[in-house]
Amino acid sequence: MTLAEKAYDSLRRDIVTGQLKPGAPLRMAQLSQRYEMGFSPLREALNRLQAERLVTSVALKGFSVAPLSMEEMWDATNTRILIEQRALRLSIEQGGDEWEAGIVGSLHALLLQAARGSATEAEARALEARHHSFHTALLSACGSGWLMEFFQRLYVESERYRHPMLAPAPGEPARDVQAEHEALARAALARDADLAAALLADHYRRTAQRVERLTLPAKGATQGQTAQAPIDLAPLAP
Amino acid sequence: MTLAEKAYDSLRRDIVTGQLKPGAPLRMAQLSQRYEMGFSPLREALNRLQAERLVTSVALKGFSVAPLSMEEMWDATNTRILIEQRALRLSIEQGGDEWEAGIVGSLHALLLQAARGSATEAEARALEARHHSFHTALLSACGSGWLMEFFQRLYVESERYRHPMLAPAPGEPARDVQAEHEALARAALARDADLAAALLADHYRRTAQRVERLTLPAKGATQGQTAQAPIDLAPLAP
DNA sequence: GCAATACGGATTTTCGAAAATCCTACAATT
DNA sequence: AATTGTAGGATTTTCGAAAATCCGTATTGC
Repeated sequence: MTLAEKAYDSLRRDIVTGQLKPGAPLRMAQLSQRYEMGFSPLREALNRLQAERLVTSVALKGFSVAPLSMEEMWDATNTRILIEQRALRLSIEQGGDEWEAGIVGSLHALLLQAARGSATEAEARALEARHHSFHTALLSACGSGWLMEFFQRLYVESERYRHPMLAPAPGEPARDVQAEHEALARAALARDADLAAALLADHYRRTAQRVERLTLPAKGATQGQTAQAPIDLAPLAP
Repeated sequence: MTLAEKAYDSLRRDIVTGQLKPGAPLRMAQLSQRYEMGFSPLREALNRLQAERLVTSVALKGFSVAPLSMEEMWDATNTRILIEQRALRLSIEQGGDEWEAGIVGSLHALLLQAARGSATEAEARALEARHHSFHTALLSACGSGWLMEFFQRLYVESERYRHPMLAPAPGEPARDVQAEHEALARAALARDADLAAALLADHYRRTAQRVERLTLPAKGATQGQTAQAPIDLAPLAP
């Protein structure tokens, strides 16, 4: 693995998990120190991330973490539903044994990890990985590279919004996310496309609403501050 | 404009127009000579293009132009229809005077340029630019940054397939593309969402079918050759 | 004869410094 | 007092060479 790839992975993770906050400027000198490498691999990674809209850049003024906003979150959510409903219907039409096995297997792994909890950092990461695998498995038989690419793009985007929200919320009603995953898998395996599509949309809208409720109260929250200080929740833009 | 941006624009144009052929390896030394700049700005541009799937890269083996294929073209076409139908319906719902004016204006400009022909290189480029403007104007009131981004991605992809096909084909029935554009604009301005969506899908399917007919005969066509030689039509992968 | 290995050239990747550009603060002029 | 001009420092961008890696060829060993 080249340094540029390491830089890409590290930056991507730190942006998605919010360790680099939305709007924060990314100075080459700081990044070079933080990730212990020269400018070249960093610039390459930043350019890739810019093309994926995870960072923004202005001509001779450098890079910064792409900002977040409620409007953007709803846009991403709605677009996600459009893309994934289509991919799900195609998968339900075309999926074979391998597809079904992938769903059953990844759901099982997801439920195991969920039961195990997500207290530690490592556990949270494992849960996130299995969540991603499950949703990928659901759509994997759609046969469309473009749908899958857009799905991945929007999945990462949603991760940015979901991450601050991992800890159980104070005044929030508990939500059994894994039950939703199970119902979704069941509908898909039963080849009930309409039901599965509806459950999928519900699943995402519910998540978005939760993010909205947990974010708006903490309104005066951060944006555009230095990349120095790590780990602070709910850094949403106005 | 920085050198890296120049590199990005040049490479993008040369890939889209087929001057750099699908599958062709992109050697740093050659590119450095061709575009008269050092490695750094080129690598940055290549990394951005890689994130946009216009070039591919393997870890220590460098970059190459992303290949084309019939399957991929149909995938892009179908995904395009999904994205753009949604964006078009949203625009028809929400578009105001400004939106209508944009459509009328860009259609007029497109028709003017089309009447003028596309014999020379410059004319062909102008026509392409106005074509792009028209389709962008149609969707511009959708209010979704994500839909617009995916639209742009797929537009560029389709350009790669359309470009070899600019010259009037030998055994092909003539096609009045501009009439299709006019009908599409009319339906949009009349706020007839169903008709407009149907016309849009037809428009793209027709184009795809034409590409398919013009490409398959020339089957044994090129792939994976050097980036040296420029300008050769129909470089489609099997 | 065949496989494994070592060599040499070609290529990519990375570094560190030089060049270009931008932003801020301060001074000078109207 | 307000505006324009200008130096200084900080930052990005670019270059050119060094380091690391890969690929094809030839050579060695069995």
